[in-house]
Amino acid sequence: MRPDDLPEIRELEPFKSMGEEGFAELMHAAFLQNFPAQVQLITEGDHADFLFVVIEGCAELYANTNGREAILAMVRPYGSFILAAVLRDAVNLMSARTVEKTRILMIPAQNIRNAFEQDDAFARAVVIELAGYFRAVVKEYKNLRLRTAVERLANWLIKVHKDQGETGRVEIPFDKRTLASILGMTPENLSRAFGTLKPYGVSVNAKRVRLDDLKSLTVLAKPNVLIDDRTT
Amino acid sequence: MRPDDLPEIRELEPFKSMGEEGFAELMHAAFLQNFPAQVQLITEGDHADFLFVVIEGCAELYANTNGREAILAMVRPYGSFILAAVLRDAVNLMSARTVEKTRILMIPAQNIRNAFEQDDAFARAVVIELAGYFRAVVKEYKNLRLRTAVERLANWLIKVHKDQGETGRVEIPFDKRTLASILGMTPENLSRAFGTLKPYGVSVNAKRVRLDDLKSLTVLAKPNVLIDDRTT
DNA sequence: CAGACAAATTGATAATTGTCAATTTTGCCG
DNA sequence: CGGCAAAATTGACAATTATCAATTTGTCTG
Repeated sequence: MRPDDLPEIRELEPFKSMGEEGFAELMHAAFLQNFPAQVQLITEGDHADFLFVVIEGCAELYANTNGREAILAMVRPYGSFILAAVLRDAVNLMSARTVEKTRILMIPAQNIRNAFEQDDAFARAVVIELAGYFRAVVKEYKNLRLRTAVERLANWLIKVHKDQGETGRVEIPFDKRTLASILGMTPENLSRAFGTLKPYGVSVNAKRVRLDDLKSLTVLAKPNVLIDDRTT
Repeated sequence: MRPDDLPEIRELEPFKSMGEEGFAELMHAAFLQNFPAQVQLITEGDHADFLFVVIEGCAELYANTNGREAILAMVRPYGSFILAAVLRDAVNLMSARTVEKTRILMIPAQNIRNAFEQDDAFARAVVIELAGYFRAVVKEYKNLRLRTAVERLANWLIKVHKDQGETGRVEIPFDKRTLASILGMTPENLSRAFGTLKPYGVSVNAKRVRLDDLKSLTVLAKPNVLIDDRTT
Protein backbone atom coordinates (compact mmCIF):
# COMPACT_ATOMS: atom_id res chain seq x y z
CA MET A 1 0.00 0.00 0.00
CA ARG A 2 0.97 3.60 -0.51
CA PRO A 3 0.73 6.20 2.28
CA ASP A 4 -2.04 8.19 0.60
CA ASP A 5 -4.22 5.23 -0.30
CA LEU A 6 -6.12 5.75 2.91
CA PRO A 7 -6.06 9.45 3.80
CA GLU A 8 -8.48 8.85 6.70
CA ILE A 9 -5.87 6.68 8.43
CA ARG A 10 -3.31 9.46 8.30
CA GLU A 11 -5.73 11.66 10.22
CA LEU A 12 -6.25 9.07 12.90
CA GLU A 13 -4.49 8.86 16.24
CA PRO A 14 -1.96 7.43 16.82
CA PHE A 15 -0.92 7.64 13.14
CA LYS A 16 -1.54 11.36 13.00
CA SER A 17 1.41 11.91 15.33
CA MET A 18 3.83 9.95 13.17
CA GLY A 19 6.60 11.41 11.07
CA GLU A 20 6.09 11.34 7.30
CA GLU A 21 8.64 8.69 6.48
CA GLY A 22 7.71 6.46 9.38
CA PHE A 23 4.11 6.53 8.26
CA ALA A 24 5.11 5.75 4.68
CA GLU A 25 7.14 2.79 5.88
CA LEU A 26 4.26 1.50 7.97
CA MET A 27 1.85 1.80 5.08
CA HIS A 28 4.16 0.02 2.69
CA ALA A 29 4.23 -2.97 4.98
CA ALA A 30 0.48 -2.86 5.58
CA PHE A 31 -2.25 -4.24 3.39
CA LEU A 32 -5.94 -3.83 2.98
CA GLN A 33 -8.15 -6.89 3.02
CA ASN A 34 -11.80 -7.40 2.19
CA PHE A 35 -13.49 -10.06 4.24
CA PRO A 36 -16.96 -11.50 3.89
CA ALA A 37 -19.18 -11.83 6.94
CA GLN A 38 -18.37 -14.34 9.68
CA VAL A 39 -14.69 -14.73 8.93
CA GLN A 40 -12.41 -15.58 11.81
CA LEU A 41 -9.66 -12.95 11.93
CA ILE A 42 -7.73 -13.93 15.03
CA THR A 43 -7.96 -16.59 17.70
CA GLU A 44 -7.30 -16.13 21.39
CA GLY A 45 -4.03 -17.73 22.41
CA ASP A 46 -2.43 -17.15 19.01
CA HIS A 47 0.48 -14.80 18.73
CA ALA A 48 -0.45 -11.25 17.67
CA ASP A 49 1.01 -10.82 14.20
CA PHE A 50 -0.93 -7.79 13.03
CA LEU A 51 -2.59 -4.69 14.27
CA PHE A 52 -6.08 -4.54 12.76
CA VAL A 53 -7.85 -1.32 11.82
CA VAL A 54 -11.47 -1.54 10.70
CA ILE A 55 -11.98 0.69 7.64
CA GLU A 56 -15.48 -0.35 6.72
CA GLY A 57 -17.97 -2.78 8.19
CA CYS A 58 -17.74 -4.29 11.63
CA ALA A 59 -15.72 -6.81 13.63
CA GLU A 60 -16.55 -8.40 16.96
CA LEU A 61 -14.09 -9.32 19.69
CA TYR A 62 -15.06 -12.35 21.71
CA ALA A 63 -13.69 -15.01 24.00
CA ASN A 64 -14.45 -18.61 24.91
CA THR A 65 -14.05 -20.75 27.99
CA ASN A 66 -15.58 -24.16 28.54
CA GLY A 67 -18.60 -24.08 26.28
CA ARG A 68 -19.37 -20.42 26.91
CA GLU A 69 -18.74 -17.50 24.62
CA ALA A 70 -18.86 -13.79 25.36
CA ILE A 71 -18.67 -10.87 22.97
CA LEU A 72 -16.38 -8.36 24.59
CA ALA A 73 -16.58 -5.49 22.10
CA MET A 74 -17.66 -4.43 18.63
CA VAL A 75 -15.19 -2.51 16.49
CA ARG A 76 -16.39 -0.13 13.80
CA PRO A 77 -14.49 2.35 11.58
CA TYR A 78 -11.92 3.53 12.44
CA GLY A 79 -11.29 1.50 15.52
CA SER A 80 -8.30 -0.80 15.95
CA PHE A 81 -7.79 -3.96 17.92
CA ILE A 82 -5.06 -6.04 19.53
CA LEU A 83 -2.88 -3.00 20.17
CA ALA A 84 -1.82 -4.12 23.65
CA ALA A 85 -0.87 -7.62 22.48
CA VAL A 86 1.11 -6.19 19.54
CA LEU A 87 3.05 -3.80 21.76
CA ARG A 88 3.87 -6.49 24.29
CA ASP A 89 4.64 -9.02 21.54
CA ALA A 90 2.21 -11.36 23.26
CA VAL A 91 -0.67 -13.67 22.47
CA ASN A 92 -4.18 -12.43 21.81
CA LEU A 93 -6.53 -12.49 24.77
CA MET A 94 -9.54 -12.33 22.48
CA SER A 95 -10.68 -13.79 19.21
CA ALA A 96 -12.14 -11.66 16.44
CA ARG A 97 -14.43 -12.24 13.51
CA THR A 98 -16.16 -10.08 10.95
CA VAL A 99 -19.85 -9.42 11.56
CA GLU A 100 -20.60 -8.32 8.02
CA LYS A 101 -18.66 -7.67 4.83
CA THR A 102 -15.68 -5.78 6.24
CA ARG A 103 -12.62 -3.98 4.97
CA ILE A 104 -9.64 -4.13 7.27
CA LEU A 105 -6.19 -2.62 7.28
CA MET A 106 -3.63 -5.09 8.58
CA ILE A 107 -0.32 -3.72 9.81
CA PRO A 108 2.40 -6.23 10.70
CA ALA A 109 3.08 -6.20 14.43
CA GLN A 110 6.82 -5.90 13.97
CA ASN A 111 6.39 -2.71 11.96
CA ILE A 112 4.20 -1.22 14.67
CA ARG A 113 6.84 -2.06 17.25
CA ASN A 114 9.57 -0.58 15.03
CA ALA A 115 7.63 2.64 14.62
CA PHE A 116 7.10 2.64 18.35
CA GLU A 117 10.84 2.34 18.96
CA GLN A 118 11.88 4.94 16.39
CA ASP A 119 9.18 7.56 16.51
CA ASP A 120 8.82 9.37 19.84
CA ALA A 121 5.63 11.16 18.91
CA PHE A 122 4.03 7.91 17.82
CA ALA A 123 5.04 6.24 21.08
CA ARG A 124 3.37 9.03 23.07
CA ALA A 125 0.24 8.94 20.97
CA VAL A 126 0.02 5.21 21.56
CA VAL A 127 0.02 5.75 25.32
CA ILE A 128 -2.91 8.11 25.18
CA GLU A 129 -4.75 5.71 22.90
CA LEU A 130 -4.04 2.77 25.16
CA ALA A 131 -5.00 4.69 28.30
CA GLY A 132 -8.35 5.36 26.63
CA TYR A 133 -8.81 1.66 25.88
CA PHE A 134 -7.92 0.83 29.44
CA ARG A 135 -10.53 3.19 30.78
CA ALA A 136 -13.11 1.79 28.38
CA VAL A 137 -12.59 -1.75 29.72
CA VAL A 138 -12.75 -0.54 33.30
CA LYS A 139 -16.11 1.04 32.50
CA GLU A 140 -17.36 -2.20 30.95
CA TYR A 141 -16.20 -4.08 33.98
CA LYS A 142 -18.02 -1.71 36.32
CA ASN A 143 -21.13 -1.95 34.14
CA LEU A 144 -21.12 -5.70 34.60
CA ARG A 145 -20.30 -5.70 38.29
CA LEU A 146 -22.65 -2.98 39.44
CA ARG A 147 -25.76 -3.38 37.30
CA THR A 148 -28.45 -5.92 36.56
CA ALA A 149 -29.22 -7.05 33.01
CA VAL A 150 -32.24 -4.72 32.76
CA GLU A 151 -30.18 -1.76 33.91
CA ARG A 152 -27.47 -2.53 31.40
CA LEU A 153 -30.02 -2.64 28.61
CA ALA A 154 -31.67 0.60 29.74
CA ASN A 155 -28.33 2.39 29.84
CA TRP A 156 -27.32 0.96 26.49
CA LEU A 157 -30.54 2.28 24.96
CA ILE A 158 -29.97 5.73 26.41
CA LYS A 159 -26.41 5.82 25.18
CA VAL A 160 -27.23 4.66 21.66
CA HIS A 161 -30.21 7.00 21.56
CA LYS A 162 -27.81 9.86 22.17
CA ASP A 163 -25.38 8.56 19.54
CA GLN A 164 -28.17 8.34 16.98
CA GLY A 165 -29.36 11.89 17.45
CA GLU A 166 -32.01 11.75 20.19
CA THR A 167 -34.96 11.20 17.84
CA GLY A 168 -36.97 9.07 20.21
CA ARG A 169 -36.01 6.07 18.13
CA VAL A 170 -33.11 3.67 18.34
CA GLU A 171 -31.97 1.31 15.64
CA ILE A 172 -30.18 -1.76 16.95
CA PRO A 173 -27.13 -2.03 14.69
CA PHE A 174 -26.83 -5.84 14.85
CA ASP A 175 -28.71 -9.02 15.68
CA LYS A 176 -30.45 -9.15 19.01
CA ARG A 177 -28.46 -12.20 20.05
CA THR A 178 -25.33 -10.14 19.42
CA LEU A 179 -26.72 -7.32 21.52
CA ALA A 180 -27.55 -9.85 24.23
CA SER A 181 -23.99 -11.11 24.35
CA ILE A 182 -22.56 -7.59 24.35
CA LEU A 183 -24.74 -6.78 27.33
CA GLY A 184 -23.74 -9.98 29.10
CA MET A 185 -26.97 -11.95 28.94
CA THR A 186 -28.75 -14.62 26.90
CA PRO A 187 -31.04 -13.76 23.97
CA GLU A 188 -34.04 -15.03 25.96
CA ASN A 189 -33.11 -12.75 28.80
CA LEU A 190 -32.83 -9.81 26.44
CA SER A 191 -36.35 -10.41 25.14
CA ARG A 192 -37.60 -10.40 28.71
CA ALA A 193 -35.59 -7.35 29.62
CA PHE A 194 -37.30 -5.49 26.77
CA GLY A 195 -40.59 -6.67 28.23
CA THR A 196 -39.60 -5.33 31.63
CA LEU A 197 -38.87 -1.94 30.05
CA LYS A 198 -42.29 -1.67 28.39
CA PRO A 199 -43.76 0.27 31.35
CA TYR A 200 -40.91 2.72 30.86
CA GLY A 201 -41.97 3.62 27.34
CA VAL A 202 -39.78 1.17 25.49
CA SER A 203 -41.40 -0.62 22.54
CA VAL A 204 -39.55 -2.90 20.15
CA ASN A 205 -40.24 -3.82 16.58
CA ALA A 206 -37.51 -5.98 15.16
CA LYS A 207 -34.41 -3.73 15.18
CA ARG A 208 -36.35 -0.54 15.73
CA VAL A 209 -36.91 0.60 19.28
CA ARG A 210 -39.06 3.51 20.37
CA LEU A 211 -38.32 5.40 23.56
CA ASP A 212 -41.50 7.26 24.50
CA ASP A 213 -40.67 8.08 28.10
CA LEU A 214 -37.02 8.87 28.31
CA LYS A 215 -37.50 10.49 31.68
CA SER A 216 -38.75 7.42 33.47
CA LEU A 217 -36.30 5.21 31.58
CA THR A 218 -33.53 7.44 32.86
CA VAL A 219 -34.80 7.18 36.41
CA LEU A 220 -34.63 3.42 36.12
CA ALA A 221 -31.26 3.33 34.36
CA LYS A 222 -29.48 5.89 36.55
CA PRO A 223 -26.82 6.56 33.92
CA ASN A 224 -23.41 7.39 35.29
CA VAL A 225 -20.74 9.33 33.43
CA LEU A 226 -18.08 7.14 35.00
CA ILE A 227 -19.57 4.13 33.22
CA ASP A 228 -21.56 5.32 30.24
CA ASP A 229 -19.75 8.37 28.95
CA ARG A 230 -17.05 7.58 26.43
CA THR A 231 -15.42 10.98 26.84
CA THR A 232 -14.71 10.97 30.58
CA MET B 1 12.13 13.53 48.83
CA ARG B 2 15.54 12.71 47.50
CA PRO B 3 16.09 10.31 44.59
CA ASP B 4 17.83 7.68 46.70
CA ASP B 5 15.37 7.70 49.57
CA LEU B 6 13.56 4.83 47.92
CA PRO B 7 16.07 2.76 45.96
CA GLU B 8 13.41 0.12 45.22
CA ILE B 9 11.42 2.67 43.19
CA ARG B 10 14.40 3.41 40.98
CA GLU B 11 14.51 -0.27 40.07
CA LEU B 12 10.86 -0.34 39.15
CA GLU B 13 9.35 0.03 35.69
CA PRO B 14 8.59 2.57 34.36
CA PHE B 15 10.98 4.56 36.57
CA LYS B 16 13.89 2.29 35.77
CA SER B 17 13.85 3.59 32.20
CA MET B 18 14.10 7.24 33.24
CA GLY B 19 17.12 9.46 32.89
CA GLU B 20 18.95 10.37 36.10
CA GLU B 21 17.90 14.00 36.27
CA GLY B 22 14.31 13.35 35.27
CA PHE B 23 14.02 10.81 38.04
CA ALA B 24 15.57 13.21 40.53
CA GLU B 25 13.08 15.87 39.53
CA LEU B 26 10.17 13.50 39.88
CA MET B 27 11.34 12.39 43.30
CA HIS B 28 11.79 15.95 44.51
CA ALA B 29 8.17 16.67 43.72
CA ALA B 30 6.95 13.41 45.22
CA PHE B 31 6.31 12.65 48.86
CA LEU B 32 5.88 9.64 51.01
CA GLN B 33 2.81 9.36 53.20
CA ASN B 34 1.89 6.97 55.96
CA PHE B 35 -1.79 6.22 56.20
CA PRO B 36 -3.66 4.26 58.83
CA ALA B 37 -6.15 1.57 57.77
CA GLN B 38 -9.41 2.50 56.09
CA VAL B 39 -8.37 5.91 54.82
CA GLN B 40 -10.00 7.17 51.64
CA LEU B 41 -7.23 8.02 49.20
CA ILE B 42 -9.17 8.99 46.09
CA THR B 43 -12.80 9.20 45.06
CA GLU B 44 -14.22 8.25 41.70
CA GLY B 45 -15.19 11.31 39.70
CA ASP B 46 -12.50 13.46 41.26
CA HIS B 47 -9.68 14.74 39.14
CA ALA B 48 -6.52 12.63 39.24
CA ASP B 49 -3.93 14.79 40.98
CA PHE B 50 -1.38 12.15 41.90
CA LEU B 51 0.03 8.87 40.78
CA PHE B 52 0.04 6.52 43.77
CA VAL B 53 2.66 3.85 44.36
CA VAL B 54 2.15 1.44 47.24
CA ILE B 55 5.43 0.99 49.11
CA GLU B 56 4.18 -0.99 52.06
CA GLY B 57 0.77 -2.30 53.08
CA CYS B 58 -2.21 -2.57 50.80
CA ALA B 59 -4.78 -0.40 49.04
CA GLU B 60 -8.04 -1.43 47.44
CA LEU B 61 -9.61 0.06 44.35
CA TYR B 62 -13.38 0.05 44.32
CA ALA B 63 -16.39 1.67 42.71
CA ASN B 64 -19.97 2.49 43.66
CA THR B 65 -23.24 2.80 41.79
CA ASN B 66 -26.67 3.02 43.35
CA GLY B 67 -26.19 1.31 46.68
CA ARG B 68 -23.78 -1.28 45.34
CA GLU B 69 -20.04 -1.41 45.79
CA ALA B 70 -17.48 -3.55 44.01
CA ILE B 71 -13.81 -4.01 44.76
CA LEU B 72 -12.03 -3.93 41.44
CA ALA B 73 -8.47 -4.63 42.51
CA MET B 74 -6.03 -4.85 45.41
CA VAL B 75 -2.71 -3.06 45.09
CA ARG B 76 0.33 -4.27 47.02
CA PRO B 77 4.00 -3.20 46.87
CA TYR B 78 5.16 -2.01 44.41
CA GLY B 79 2.04 -1.56 42.39
CA SER B 80 0.76 1.81 41.23
CA PHE B 81 -2.70 3.09 40.51
CA ILE B 82 -4.53 5.73 38.52
CA LEU B 83 -1.86 5.79 35.83
CA ALA B 84 -4.34 6.01 32.94
CA ALA B 85 -6.27 8.88 34.51
CA VAL B 86 -3.04 10.76 35.24
CA LEU B 87 -1.80 10.39 31.68
CA ARG B 88 -5.09 11.51 30.19
CA ASP B 89 -5.46 14.30 32.77
CA ALA B 90 -8.89 12.91 33.55
CA VAL B 91 -11.09 12.00 36.48
CA ASN B 92 -10.66 8.80 38.44
CA LEU B 93 -12.90 5.92 37.44
CA MET B 94 -12.32 4.20 40.76
CA SER B 95 -12.05 5.12 44.39
CA ALA B 96 -9.24 3.87 46.59
CA ARG B 97 -8.74 3.33 50.29
CA THR B 98 -6.08 1.76 52.46
CA VAL B 99 -6.85 -1.72 53.75
CA GLU B 100 -4.25 -1.65 56.51
CA LYS B 101 -1.52 0.68 57.71
CA THR B 102 0.01 1.66 54.38
CA ARG B 103 2.94 3.67 53.10
CA ILE B 104 2.37 5.35 49.79
CA LEU B 105 4.48 7.37 47.41
CA MET B 106 2.48 10.19 45.88
CA ILE B 107 3.79 11.75 42.68
CA PRO B 108 2.00 14.85 41.39
CA ALA B 109 0.19 14.11 38.13
CA GLN B 110 1.67 17.11 36.37
CA ASN B 111 5.19 15.90 37.09
CA ILE B 112 4.37 12.49 35.65
CA ARG B 113 3.01 14.15 32.53
CA ASN B 114 6.10 16.36 32.28
CA ALA B 115 8.40 13.38 32.56
CA PHE B 116 6.29 11.66 29.97
CA GLU B 117 6.70 14.59 27.58
CA GLN B 118 10.42 15.04 28.14
CA ASP B 119 11.77 11.54 28.60
CA ASP B 120 11.34 9.25 25.60
CA ALA B 121 12.45 6.11 27.41
CA PHE B 122 10.00 6.80 30.22
CA ALA B 123 7.18 7.33 27.74
CA ARG B 124 7.90 3.96 26.15
CA ALA B 125 8.14 2.19 29.47
CA VAL B 126 4.77 3.66 30.41
CA VAL B 127 3.19 2.17 27.28
CA ILE B 128 4.40 -1.30 28.12
CA GLU B 129 3.21 -0.88 31.70
CA LEU B 130 -0.19 0.35 30.60
CA ALA B 131 -0.56 -2.41 28.02
CA GLY B 132 0.01 -4.85 30.86
CA TYR B 133 -2.69 -3.19 32.97
CA PHE B 134 -5.03 -3.28 30.01
CA ARG B 135 -4.53 -6.98 29.58
CA ALA B 136 -5.05 -7.54 33.28
CA VAL B 137 -8.46 -5.85 33.18
CA VAL B 138 -9.46 -7.79 30.09
CA LYS B 139 -8.64 -10.99 31.97
CA GLU B 140 -10.73 -9.87 34.94
CA TYR B 141 -13.57 -9.07 32.62
CA LYS B 142 -13.39 -12.47 30.97
CA ASN B 143 -13.24 -14.12 34.39
CA LEU B 144 -16.50 -12.45 35.33
CA ARG B 145 -18.25 -13.04 32.03
CA LEU B 146 -17.28 -16.64 31.46
CA ARG B 147 -17.28 -18.22 34.90
CA THR B 148 -19.63 -18.90 37.77
CA ALA B 149 -18.85 -17.78 41.31
CA VAL B 150 -17.62 -21.24 42.33
CA GLU B 151 -15.32 -21.42 39.33
CA ARG B 152 -13.89 -18.00 40.09
CA LEU B 153 -13.17 -19.07 43.65
CA ALA B 154 -11.58 -22.35 42.55
CA ASN B 155 -9.33 -20.58 40.09
CA TRP B 156 -8.43 -17.94 42.62
CA LEU B 157 -7.40 -20.64 45.09
CA ILE B 158 -5.25 -22.38 42.49
CA LYS B 159 -3.57 -19.12 41.52
CA VAL B 160 -2.85 -18.02 45.08
CA HIS B 161 -1.70 -21.52 45.95
CA LYS B 162 0.90 -21.21 43.22
CA ASP B 163 1.92 -17.73 44.41
CA GLN B 164 2.37 -19.00 47.95
CA GLY B 165 4.67 -21.84 47.02
CA GLU B 166 2.38 -24.84 46.37
CA THR B 167 2.43 -26.14 49.95
CA GLY B 168 -1.08 -27.51 49.89
CA ARG B 169 -2.14 -24.58 52.03
CA VAL B 170 -3.42 -21.15 51.13
CA GLU B 171 -3.57 -18.15 53.41
CA ILE B 172 -6.27 -15.66 52.47
CA PRO B 173 -4.49 -12.30 52.70
CA PHE B 174 -7.56 -10.26 53.69
CA ASP B 175 -11.05 -10.50 55.15
CA LYS B 176 -13.40 -12.98 53.53
CA ARG B 177 -15.88 -10.26 52.70
CA THR B 178 -13.08 -8.51 50.82
CA LEU B 179 -12.29 -11.71 48.97
CA ALA B 180 -15.97 -12.07 48.17
CA SER B 181 -16.12 -8.63 46.62
CA ILE B 182 -12.92 -9.19 44.66
CA LEU B 183 -14.43 -12.36 43.24
CA GLY B 184 -17.67 -10.59 42.42
CA MET B 185 -20.02 -12.18 44.94
CA THR B 186 -21.55 -11.63 48.37
CA PRO B 187 -19.91 -12.90 51.57
CA GLU B 188 -22.78 -15.37 52.04
CA ASN B 189 -22.22 -16.68 48.58
CA LEU B 190 -18.50 -17.09 49.25
CA SER B 191 -19.25 -19.19 52.33
CA ARG B 192 -21.45 -21.43 50.24
CA ALA B 193 -18.94 -21.58 47.42
CA PHE B 194 -16.38 -22.90 49.92
CA GLY B 195 -18.98 -25.45 50.94
CA THR B 196 -19.44 -26.49 47.31
CA LEU B 197 -15.69 -27.01 47.01
CA LYS B 198 -15.49 -29.32 50.04
CA PRO B 199 -15.89 -32.47 47.87
CA TYR B 200 -12.91 -31.20 45.88
CA GLY B 201 -10.60 -31.31 48.87
CA VAL B 202 -10.99 -27.71 49.99
CA SER B 203 -11.28 -27.15 53.73
CA VAL B 204 -11.36 -23.75 55.37
CA ASN B 205 -10.37 -22.66 58.82
CA ALA B 206 -10.63 -18.90 59.18
CA LYS B 207 -8.03 -17.52 56.77
CA ARG B 208 -6.26 -20.83 56.31
CA VAL B 209 -7.39 -23.03 53.46
CA ARG B 210 -6.20 -26.56 52.78
CA LEU B 211 -6.18 -27.94 49.27
CA ASP B 212 -6.03 -31.72 49.61
CA ASP B 213 -7.08 -32.70 46.11
CA LEU B 214 -5.60 -30.22 43.72
CA LYS B 215 -6.22 -32.55 40.83
CA SER B 216 -9.97 -32.66 41.15
CA LEU B 217 -10.09 -28.97 42.05
CA THR B 218 -8.25 -28.25 38.82
CA VAL B 219 -10.69 -30.37 36.84
CA LEU B 220 -13.51 -28.28 38.24
CA ALA B 221 -11.75 -24.94 37.83
CA LYS B 222 -10.41 -25.50 34.33
CA PRO B 223 -7.76 -22.79 34.71
CA ASN B 224 -6.94 -20.91 31.56
CA VAL B 225 -3.67 -19.09 30.91
CA LEU B 226 -5.60 -16.41 29.01
CA ILE B 227 -7.45 -15.53 32.21
CA ASP B 228 -5.42 -16.71 35.17
CA ASP B 229 -1.80 -16.30 34.18
CA ARG B 230 -0.35 -12.89 34.95
CA THR B 231 2.56 -13.39 32.60
CA THR B 232 0.74 -14.08 29.34
C1' DC C 1 -44.51 -15.86 -4.05
C1' DA C 2 -43.56 -20.14 -1.66
C1' DG C 3 -40.46 -22.56 1.00
C1' DA C 4 -36.63 -22.93 3.98
C1' DC C 5 -33.84 -21.46 7.45
C1' DA C 6 -32.31 -18.60 11.07
C1' DA C 7 -33.64 -15.47 14.57
C1' DA C 8 -36.64 -14.09 18.08
C1' DT C 9 -40.11 -14.86 21.39
C1' DT C 10 -42.61 -17.34 24.89
C1' DG C 11 -43.48 -20.71 28.49
C1' DA C 12 -41.90 -23.84 31.91
C1' DT C 13 -38.40 -24.90 34.84
C1' DA C 14 -33.82 -25.02 36.99
C1' DA C 15 -29.61 -23.00 38.52
C1' DT C 16 -27.31 -19.25 40.32
C1' DT C 17 -26.90 -15.43 43.04
C1' DG C 18 -28.58 -12.06 46.33
C1' DT C 19 -31.12 -10.54 50.64
C1' DC C 20 -32.50 -10.63 55.30
C1' DA C 21 -32.34 -12.37 59.85
C1' DA C 22 -30.46 -15.20 63.33
C1' DT C 23 -26.55 -17.41 65.27
C1' DT C 24 -21.94 -18.58 65.83
C1' DT C 25 -17.17 -17.61 65.53
C1' DT C 26 -13.21 -14.75 65.61
C1' DG C 27 -10.13 -11.22 66.85
C1' DC C 28 -9.08 -7.66 69.75
C1' DC C 29 -8.82 -4.62 73.74
C1' DG C 30 -8.79 -3.49 78.36
C1' DC D 1 -8.83 -13.82 80.72
C1' DG D 2 -13.52 -12.00 79.78
C1' DG D 3 -16.35 -9.54 77.03
C1' DC D 4 -17.41 -6.87 73.11
C1' DA D 5 -17.90 -5.84 68.28
C1' DA D 6 -17.07 -7.22 63.81
C1' DA D 7 -16.88 -10.96 60.71
C1' DA D 8 -18.47 -15.20 59.16
C1' DT D 9 -21.78 -18.74 58.72
C1' DT D 10 -26.31 -20.73 58.23
C1' DG D 11 -31.15 -21.00 57.02
C1' DA D 12 -35.13 -19.40 54.63
C1' DC D 13 -36.52 -17.10 50.92
C1' DA D 14 -36.61 -13.94 46.80
C1' DA D 15 -34.73 -12.16 42.64
C1' DT D 16 -32.09 -12.75 38.78
C1' DT D 17 -30.42 -15.23 35.15
C1' DA D 18 -29.91 -19.42 32.40
C1' DT D 19 -31.61 -23.53 29.95
C1' DC D 20 -34.58 -26.24 27.13
C1' DA D 21 -38.33 -26.81 24.12
C1' DA D 22 -41.94 -25.14 21.30
C1' DT D 23 -43.74 -21.71 18.54
C1' DT D 24 -43.78 -17.55 15.95
C1' DT D 25 -41.66 -14.17 13.20
C1' DG D 26 -38.67 -12.53 9.85
C1' DT D 27 -35.54 -12.86 5.96
C1' DC D 28 -33.55 -14.63 2.08
C1' DT D 29 -33.48 -17.26 -2.03
C1' DG D 30 -34.86 -19.61 -5.99
